[in-house]
Amino acid sequence: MPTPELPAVVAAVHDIWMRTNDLLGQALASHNLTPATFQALWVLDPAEPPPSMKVMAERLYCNAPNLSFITNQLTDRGLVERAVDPADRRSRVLLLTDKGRRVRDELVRTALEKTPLAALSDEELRQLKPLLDRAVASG
Amino acid sequence: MPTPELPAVVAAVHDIWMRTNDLLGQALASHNLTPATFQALWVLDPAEPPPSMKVMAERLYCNAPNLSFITNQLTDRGLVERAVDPADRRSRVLLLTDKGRRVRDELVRTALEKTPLAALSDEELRQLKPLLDRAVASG
DNA sequence: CACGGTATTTCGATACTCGAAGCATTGGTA
DNA sequence: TACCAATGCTTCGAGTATCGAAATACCGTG
Repeated sequence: MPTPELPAVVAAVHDIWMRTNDLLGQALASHNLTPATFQALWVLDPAEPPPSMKVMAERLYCNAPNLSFITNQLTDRGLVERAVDPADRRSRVLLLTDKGRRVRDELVRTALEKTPLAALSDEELRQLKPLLDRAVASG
Repeated sequence: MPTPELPAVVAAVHDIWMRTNDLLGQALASHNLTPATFQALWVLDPAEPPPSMKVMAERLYCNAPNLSFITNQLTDRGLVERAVDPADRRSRVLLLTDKGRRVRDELVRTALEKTPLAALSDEELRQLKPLLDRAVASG
């Protein structure tokens, strides 16, 4: 017996996500990017060690061929580079270029401005975060 | 100056959404459906008056040609039908077939079982809903 | 050094998304 | 009434996205 609030919560998550993408469309287009390529950029945190293709595919819930395609889009646009992992020469790690870092910074900032979630107060976001984190951690 | 929690909340929403889709993959494939066609089915509530193509496109944040394509996928599979709106003969409304109603019921139920949000308690969902609703309403 | 296993890429097929152009219908206006 | 700009939808063509199967390169073990 599902909780009566669950359908509305799922619908709200979908709506927020789709609208964030929608509102970001102009900014993405100005760099010749798309939701898929931006998500790859998003999960490529310059403050963390460069992830392998495998790790990136897990972060994006896509398979290896798909990630190869997305990576090619980003390298074609000069935003990321592949490098052989010296510890395991089968593996390629993804590095942001300087341009990639700049574009990522700009787009992440725009996304955080435009998302409907930006309408919430600090207090509300502090309430929201642990709840969503618990759902994320449940997997 | 963005709230420090905002990036994590946006990331969590993305993650929950992607994972819901991912976990639903098998169930969708068993009906020859995809995330895009399922979303159309999801927003086609049999309890509400049948929406026009225009309204559907707004609900899905896509444009008219895209919705025409998705609608064709669903009619090809016998799940929805187009009907001329008698009040405005330019407009087509979308009707679920009997099969469409059955498939939708089954998949919505599966989605609500599999989504990471199902791990939250009634109490947590009751806290979550008004926060997300406020973000949704902000647009 | 052979061999099964792993990381990635390539290939081919299907699905998705969009802008531009076209068709039918509507509502306003002269 | 006759026109016509606006509206709702579809078609078309092009680029993007996603996947399964097969190929390639490398790893570790025996």
